[in-house]
Amino acid sequence: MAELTAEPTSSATSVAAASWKRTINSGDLRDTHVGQTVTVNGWASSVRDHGGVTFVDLRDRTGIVQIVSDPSRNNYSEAAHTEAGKVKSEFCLSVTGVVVPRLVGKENPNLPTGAVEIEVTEIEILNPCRALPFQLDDANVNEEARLKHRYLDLRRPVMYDKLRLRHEVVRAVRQFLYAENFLEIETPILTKSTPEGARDYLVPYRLDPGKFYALPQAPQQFKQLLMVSGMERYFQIAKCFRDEAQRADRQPEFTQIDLEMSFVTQEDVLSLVERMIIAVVESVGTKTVLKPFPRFTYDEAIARFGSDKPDIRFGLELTDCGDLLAETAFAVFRTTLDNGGQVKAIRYPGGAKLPRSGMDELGERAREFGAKGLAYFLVDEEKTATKGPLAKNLTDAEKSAIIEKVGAEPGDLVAFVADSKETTAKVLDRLRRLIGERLGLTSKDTLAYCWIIDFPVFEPDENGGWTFAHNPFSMPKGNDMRLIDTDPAAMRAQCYDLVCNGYEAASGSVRIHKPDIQRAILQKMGLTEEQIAARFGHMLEAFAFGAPPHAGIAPGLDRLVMLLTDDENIREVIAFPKMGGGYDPLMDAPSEVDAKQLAELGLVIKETKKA
RNA sequence: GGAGGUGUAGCUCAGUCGGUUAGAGCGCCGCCCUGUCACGGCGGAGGUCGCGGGUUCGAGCCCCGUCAUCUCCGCCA
Repeated sequence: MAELTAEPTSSATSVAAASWKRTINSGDLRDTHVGQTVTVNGWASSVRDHGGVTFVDLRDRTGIVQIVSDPSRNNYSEAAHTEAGKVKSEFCLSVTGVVVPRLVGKENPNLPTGAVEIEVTEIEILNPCRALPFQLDDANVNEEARLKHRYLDLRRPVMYDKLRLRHEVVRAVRQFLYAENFLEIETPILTKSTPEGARDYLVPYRLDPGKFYALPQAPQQFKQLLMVSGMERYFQIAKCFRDEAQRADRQPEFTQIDLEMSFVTQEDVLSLVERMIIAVVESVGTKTVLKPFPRFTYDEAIARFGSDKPDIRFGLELTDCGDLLAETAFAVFRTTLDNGGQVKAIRYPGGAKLPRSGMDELGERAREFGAKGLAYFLVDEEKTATKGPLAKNLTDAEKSAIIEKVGAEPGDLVAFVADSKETTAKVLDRLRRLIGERLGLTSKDTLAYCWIIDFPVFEPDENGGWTFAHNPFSMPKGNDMRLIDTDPAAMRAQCYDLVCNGYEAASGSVRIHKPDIQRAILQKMGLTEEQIAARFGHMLEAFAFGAPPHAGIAPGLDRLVMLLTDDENIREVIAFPKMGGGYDPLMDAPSEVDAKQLAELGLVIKETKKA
């Protein structure tokens, strides 16, 4: 930490006098201000000292204006010139001077303020700045360094713009929901652990050692209780906490636009959120949002795209070839179909021109994604397939029927995956996205939203029982409760996800508001009466007091902003994000605590970690 | 938990087949410079090659281990 160079010092000793206060924002200066004496506050973005003439680019959050000290000019001040000579990068300054037009031919068309400059008459170094750990104008800096000095990283205009855009999104959300008569209500951060779903962050309880609060994975239960309370329309910009492995689009703490409504149907929620998203995206104005949002059932999404979060900016849908191959003699397909698996195909437009290595890479990727292999053939000019590993294994009739059904054109590559329904979907989803990206079909200027509805209520768990496929509080559709004992896998829930460009953008459902249904669902998932009572007793009891029908949803704020800023990493749109293991290099958190604190909590650390 | 990538100056990186004193650009420090806007010129400082061990006459480079970080898989109601 010790700096070898001396700390720069400021000549300013008095901050009591307010002569340094700004009279105008740097970025607002135009030729209409010429002749005015102004004071600007900000940071030295760049200093250019010619020995005689000195320039300082002064930056505040509104922009940059050029400060000049030139001995040949009328407003020249010897004292200000001396002070300006001390200024270095990122010094915090107050500059007073006269706005003048720039010399003819010296205007800077790259700056909005480039027609003018400030001839400095007074300059006060509000605070000097030591040598920077990285250069703020370097767009490619080690992320750990950026996060360790995040306050400097955030000085970069590009980062200010991101946080500003995030702010505009939040403002637009609030404006929209206020107009729709939602109440903004806060819910607790210290709450109860309910061990379903993700791992909880726990907070030890001092007054009764051995007990813990949990940080909420979402305000789910509270918002439902608020419906029981008659709030009718609730929302919150809510922090959520999940102790799970991170990803580029996942942080241990993240923000949801959490909302819930009473006396509404699924349709009401979908329509409201669709209007909200469109209003927000269009108010920010950086992207084109396609509307209306198409809707796919879960089954349809899996069948057509292999995914319940399809990127629908492009087609290249999957084609089930099972019926066309009913009589096939090709052993791989034959066996798969006989065992109840699927054979599905995807076309790769122009893929026949790929070099051999490009085709091999497809196969490698398919294996990475879980396929045993990747079969393909190439479509030639006569719309027949004579090339590719699969060409010889299928009859001409089979090939032409497939080419027809897939919609393949001459020059296409048609790739096949033969496997279980799940693996086929998963692999072809990945291949589809890979092909879409390779072909440049994923324009970032377009936000292609879609709704995925009718999720299964249950899916098989690892132990041969059932777990919830989506959310344990989701109301089954129509009469589907009748199937709970006979065919639970066939039950569908009034669940919905909003998907955008292949990202899950929101998730919600019509909730169960009747205690007996909720109890039956939880029992089916293998919870005992005791477990139900301990974990959900308060919910079931609340529902017994005249709970209204209600439904809700929670769009993820971070991902929405990330899509609007073209970032592929959620950390870019969070002021103070965490690194991989949940570590915060700026605060150096998490950290060890005093033995006294541990003792108060009744905690003993069993093993010391690696040195 | 698993796989892959990365780790060399403050930052971004190069470093050949294992060879003598580990380089560049930017930044930093000093001097010079009267119209620049990524100013320019000259000079200088700055290195535990992530860490530990091994192979070798010799390791930034090869081997083993380990740590950190990024991405992906698992995981994420």
